[in-house]
Amino acid sequence: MRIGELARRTGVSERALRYYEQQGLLTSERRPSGYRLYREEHVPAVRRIRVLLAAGLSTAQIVEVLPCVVDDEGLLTPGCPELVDGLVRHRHRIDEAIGELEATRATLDTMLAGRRRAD
Amino acid sequence: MRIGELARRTGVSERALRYYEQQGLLTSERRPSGYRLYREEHVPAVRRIRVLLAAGLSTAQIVEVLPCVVDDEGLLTPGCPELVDGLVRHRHRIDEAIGELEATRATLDTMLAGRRRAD
DNA sequence: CTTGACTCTGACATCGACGTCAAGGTTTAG
DNA sequence: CTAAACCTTGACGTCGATGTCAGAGTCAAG
Repeated sequence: MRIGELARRTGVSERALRYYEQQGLLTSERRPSGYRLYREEHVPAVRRIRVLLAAGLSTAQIVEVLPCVVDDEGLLTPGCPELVDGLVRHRHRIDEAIGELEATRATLDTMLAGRRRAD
Repeated sequence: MRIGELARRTGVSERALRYYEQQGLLTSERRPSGYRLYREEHVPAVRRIRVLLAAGLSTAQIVEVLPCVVDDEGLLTPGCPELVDGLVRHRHRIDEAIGELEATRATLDTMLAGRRRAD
């Protein structure tokens, strides 16, 4: 599919999709004309990016964490051509990102303490 | 105390303190000269603002939250029910992101399991 | 071929949370 | 009194994630 369809299907603007690509968050093949071409798997890929952005991670943080965000298949993404050591380092970055978010969540929980009835 | 001392004691720049006041997050009395005057209670007040900013809230959100926040030895307790909704939604977005990253980490662990024991 | 929908790459605009600097008034120490 | 240190209000700069617009190329249908 081309960028317009991906934009419609993800609810993300074309501008944002090009920006993600420019920041290294998203890949695309190109027609000879230069038109970007996407596959089905790019739809959930965009969703993942949006979730992380919505949680307050910057594109710079996401670009470190994302190369190893893979689908249920357990297959390596082209972003992870390397060895176990690289994967372990990526895992560490993911741990850090989770830690930051958990700290943020803890702050919110403190505010909500005694006020929230159910989760 | 004047703005310089408050800045030193909170670790927040004078510029930021004036900005907080401009946004309605912080109050100050004024000398005839126009100099801002702060009291002891402004130190934890600034700390509260910083905590909320660090949790990903905007000044616009904070200005709504602050009147409902009761300072209790660093504990933040919302007293206005409609706020809880917004905070819960914010918490939910963070939960989603943590979920994404945990799924990623689990997948990563699966990949690593075949090659080397995950730490 | 022409039209209209779609896409491309710049490049400037916006918004939030400040940084930084300018030009000037105030306070305090000597 | 004077100088240093402190304060004031603008106003412009920055950075990240977009919006928006311009000028131009591409593609499918009639």
